[in-house]
Amino acid sequence: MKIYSWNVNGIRAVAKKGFLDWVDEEKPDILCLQEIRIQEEQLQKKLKNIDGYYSYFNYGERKGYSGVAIYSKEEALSIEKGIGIDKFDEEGRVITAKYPNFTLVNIYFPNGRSSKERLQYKLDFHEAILNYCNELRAEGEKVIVCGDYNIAHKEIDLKNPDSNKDKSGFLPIERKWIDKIIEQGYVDTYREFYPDTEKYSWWSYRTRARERNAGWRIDYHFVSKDLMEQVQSAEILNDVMGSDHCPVLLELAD
DNA sequence: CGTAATACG
Repeated sequence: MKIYSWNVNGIRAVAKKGFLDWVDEEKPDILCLQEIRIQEEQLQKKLKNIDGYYSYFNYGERKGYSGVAIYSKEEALSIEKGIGIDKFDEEGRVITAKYPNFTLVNIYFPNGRSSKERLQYKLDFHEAILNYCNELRAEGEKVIVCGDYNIAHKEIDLKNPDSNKDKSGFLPIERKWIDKIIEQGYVDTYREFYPDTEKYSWWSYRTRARERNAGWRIDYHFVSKDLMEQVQSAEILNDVMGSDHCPVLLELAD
């Protein structure tokens, strides 16, 4: 089965640029979206009810901000919105779907660049998420934790590591958190299959970064290592619809 | 610069 993760940066924007045709062509079994930037009353029926899919949403409280979604061919056994901590849950960053063989956690991690307060919020979010995922594992769940992490792990994961060592997204403390989740038994599936490939999943719109390939790999499928025997491939897909993020793909044995 | 509502990424 194919599990996609994609920061769409506005579901209404991609809806205008062929999102539904793309879903029809790719036929994801599960599609996780981040930054849908919409609220329930704004969501068109054609986006809520895609043929052949169940859909689940966690909206941010601020209009036009954050929000995550899961589209799924198979109905989830259960859905949880947020992680039970108000200051994080109000931003609509996490949605969790249980399936018979695994639990899928779809996350839009905070961006830490706008202020030191938002950086601290991001760091606090990291700890809360690790606790949340570890609790799922303690309950016996195999977990997939996908989404826009807003962190490049190592120098290979961004074009300009030197000039970004003091920027949120590539700070030592953020990179160490990725080290920590790996130590605790989560696997960066793309890097597992491609240990030496320099490929990115995001390019800033601001500085025409795409033309220079000044990108970052910040979109991941991590899995608990007890799932690795079922992982068949992990990929970063090509540019679609001129978005700043590319979709990333995890393929599991059925 | 792009998205969606005036800020945020």
